[in-house]
Amino acid sequence: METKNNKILLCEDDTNLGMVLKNYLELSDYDVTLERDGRLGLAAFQREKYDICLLDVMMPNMDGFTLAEEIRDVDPDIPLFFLSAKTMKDDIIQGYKLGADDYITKPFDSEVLLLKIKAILKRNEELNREADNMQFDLGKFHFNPKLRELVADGKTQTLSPKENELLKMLAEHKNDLLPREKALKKIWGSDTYFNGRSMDVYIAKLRKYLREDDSLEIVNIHGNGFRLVVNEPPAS
Amino acid sequence: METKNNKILLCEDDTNLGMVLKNYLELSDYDVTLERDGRLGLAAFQREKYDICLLDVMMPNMDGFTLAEEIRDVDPDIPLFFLSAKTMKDDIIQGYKLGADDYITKPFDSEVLLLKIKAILKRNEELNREADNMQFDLGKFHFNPKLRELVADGKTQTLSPKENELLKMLAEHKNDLLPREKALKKIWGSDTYFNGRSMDVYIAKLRKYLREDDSLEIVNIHGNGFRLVVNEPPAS
DNA sequence: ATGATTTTGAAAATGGGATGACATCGCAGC
DNA sequence: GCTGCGATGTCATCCCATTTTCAAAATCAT
Repeated sequence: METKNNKILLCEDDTNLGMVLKNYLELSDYDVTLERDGRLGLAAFQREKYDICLLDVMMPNMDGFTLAEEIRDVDPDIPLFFLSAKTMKDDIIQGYKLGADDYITKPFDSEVLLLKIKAILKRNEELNREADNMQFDLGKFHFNPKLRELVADGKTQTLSPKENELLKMLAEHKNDLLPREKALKKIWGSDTYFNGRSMDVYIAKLRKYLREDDSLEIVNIHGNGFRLVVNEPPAS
Repeated sequence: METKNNKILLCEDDTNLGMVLKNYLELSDYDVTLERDGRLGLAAFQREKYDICLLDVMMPNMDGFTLAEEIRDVDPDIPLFFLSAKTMKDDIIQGYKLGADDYITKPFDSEVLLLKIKAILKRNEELNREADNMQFDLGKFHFNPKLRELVADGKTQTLSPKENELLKMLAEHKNDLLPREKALKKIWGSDTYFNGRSMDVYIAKLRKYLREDDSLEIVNIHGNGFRLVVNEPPAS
């Protein structure tokens, strides 16, 4: 299996600095997408998956902090890295620094930036490796998201990507509420009418698969979301 | 259907500044409602839920401080943010500042305003997260507001949103008075005749659910409100 | 192209809240 | 104690929003 290059989303309104950085990072074998403001950055993020985001704090249309929140909303785990001008009030920065994986003030040394990025990606890779092999026992089913397989008795049901993502989120929230909006943002990228419709269709499909085991149930919580209920039958 | 962004209520009588601010904040992806005086601001607040209120101090019909009090009456926890003219004596501001989460004097830098808003919202979000998983034991019932579930013995009663909110408020005031007006303002947005009627209907519904346990009782305190009484039966 | 997957559209089913009708209750003033 | 009136209690019903389901149509992956 070939190594897929790490993909970086870089949002920076200074075209000059942006290009320099992009080129520099590409020399180190990253795939860099450069966007020149917050809105475009968010659009890019929704279009594709990235391994890390480098966000300038001060940008037109949407500042880096806001963009960071939007991104976290879609993917709570993706590493975020802020580039900020020195002028910014430190205390305000301080608050946001917490939500960031790292943070660097301009002007900065590209060398240092690169090292920090490497460090973050490395740390994150390990976490991803764990999450990667996450599996679930749901009633008599065994669910392996990586293989998109749902196994019961002898039979294996292969899930479509969307079915798989949705069931994974439900399983991660087992017995707890999975808010509609959260799933929509994460899986469909945004919470729109038609995406909601689509999601309902997938809920129906998953229900059909799970129907085989009475102890499993996807319950709707009106106006809020869904809940995968697993009734462990007490050994009587 | 729109994505659920943070909603801001902006009350500012200077139409010009108001629109500029509204547009600016909308660029950062907030849903902004602009009202041009205190009265309209209060009406808007009762109509919808907001995450933060930005109030001009000097406004026709109802000034920002008075409006702030009315708003606090409905929701004691919502962050309030005052916009005040530079001319105002700092000590006066100081006095009122107590009730405010932050304030800023005109003219101001939109960038700074935005960051302050974000800081407040962020802080508040953390508080909300705690409250999120609050649960209650009421007699033989277990009440989980997040799932809108009321469980007793094996049976689960799913509550409607209104039932849920009301029971939550009662539970928060367990054995203590829940003033009618407070519940009406918080849950229905305002204390009107019909909302009062509606609330009584919901009290009736809750009583029906709770009837199952004799140690529980929702008592009316004539002219004042309700009280959820929990008689812990002494281990005899 | 072909079959699988996903989106779109619309109608049916369900959940949920407001409201009107009517019964009761609580309390103040007689 | 009795009376009257405003405050509560309960039902049934109407109306709207959300969810579910079904059936294309559109898109995607070979």
